[in-house]
Amino acid sequence: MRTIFFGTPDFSVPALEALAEITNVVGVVCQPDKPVGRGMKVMAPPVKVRATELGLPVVQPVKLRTGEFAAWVREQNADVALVIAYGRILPQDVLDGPRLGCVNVHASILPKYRGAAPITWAIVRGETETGITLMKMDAGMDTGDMLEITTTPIGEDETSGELSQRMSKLGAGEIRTGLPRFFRGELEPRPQDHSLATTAPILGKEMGLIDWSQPAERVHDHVRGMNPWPMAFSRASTERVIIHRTKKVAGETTRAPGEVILADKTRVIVACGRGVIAIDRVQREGKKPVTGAEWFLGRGIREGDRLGA
RNA sequence: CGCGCGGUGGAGCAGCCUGGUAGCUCGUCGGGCUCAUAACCCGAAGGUCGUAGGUUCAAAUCCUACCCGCGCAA
Repeated sequence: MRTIFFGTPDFSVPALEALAEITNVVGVVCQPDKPVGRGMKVMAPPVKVRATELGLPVVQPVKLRTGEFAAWVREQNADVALVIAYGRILPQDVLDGPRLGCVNVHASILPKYRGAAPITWAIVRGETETGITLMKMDAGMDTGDMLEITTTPIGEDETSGELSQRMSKLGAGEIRTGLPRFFRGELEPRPQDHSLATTAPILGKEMGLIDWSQPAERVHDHVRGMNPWPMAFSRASTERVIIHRTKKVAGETTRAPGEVILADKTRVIVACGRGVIAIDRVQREGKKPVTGAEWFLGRGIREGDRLGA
C-alpha cells in the first residue's frame, strides 16, 4: 500500500512509525518550521525530525487551498492518507486525492470532543474514560464516519501529558491492527450521532487560570488537564505561580475560596468553592517546581494567604 | 542581540544595594521524653557561597566574561 502521512507533534510520531512499518509511506506532511522556545529559534516539528531519520520525504505546505497542494497529493498516487494531529482542516480536493480517501486517528470517543484538544477537554470535564477513534475523514471537523473505537480509562490523577503519551501509543496500535482491516474492507463505516457531538476547542494560555470557587474536584481536573500546556496558574500575593499538580483530600471548609487553610512542612491545603485541595507541586516565577511543603519551607506561602487572580 | 529571574551544607529560602563573625525553616545522625506522633526537648555532623579572572588589607556581597536552570513573550 502507498500511503501519505499527515501529522506534526510528538503525539503523531509513534503513528508515523507504525504506518511506515506496515505500508509504503511515499510522503510525510507536517506544519512548517516555527520559531519556538526562549531564543525564538526555528525548530522542526517532531514528525519532520523522525521522518527525516526514517529517510521519508517531507513536505510542509504553508497553504492548503491553492489547489497546488491537492495536485501534489494526487501525484503521489497513494491508496490512503493517514491523518493524526496534523493541525489543520483538509479541504475536499485534498481529501479526494488518495484512492481510498483519508483516514483520521482522533483522540476521543467520537462524537464527543471533536476538535483540537480532545485529551485535555476529556480530563477537564472529569471523564473517566476516553479512547481512540479511527474514522474516514470528510470536510467537517472530525465529523466523518467511524471505523473503529478503542477505549481506555483515565486515571484519577492523570495529566494531559501522561494520557497523551499513552494515547499516542494506543493510536499507533490502532494503526497496526485497524488499518489492515480497513484495507481488507472489514471495517464498516458508521455515521456519528451528530446530536451528541461536543467540541474540544483549541487552548489558550489564559485558560490556565484557576477558579478556586469551583468544587475541589473541578479544580483538580482543571490542573491536571492543563498540564503540560498551558499549565494551571494562580496568583499568590503579587507573583504568578504555576500549579503543576494537586491532590484530592477529604475535608470541608467555610473559608473563602483560594484561602490557604493549612501550610506546614508536610503540605499546603487550599479552600475551594466546595471542599479543599492539596497543592502537590508548584512553581514560582524564575524558579523550579517544588512540593507544597518546600513552598512553605522557603517562605513562599503560609496559612491565611489568599490565592486568586 | 525579544523582556526578566535564579544558581548559598541533603531540600526550599534569606544574606548581596549599605564588602569584614555562613543565617532561616526543614532533613540527616546521636541522645532524651511519650501509650503514641508529620509532636516536643538536648546535642552533632555537613557549605570550594555555579565557573574563571579583576578591584580591595579583606569579596557570597563590587566589576568583567562564561556555563547551567527557570518565568514571560513568541
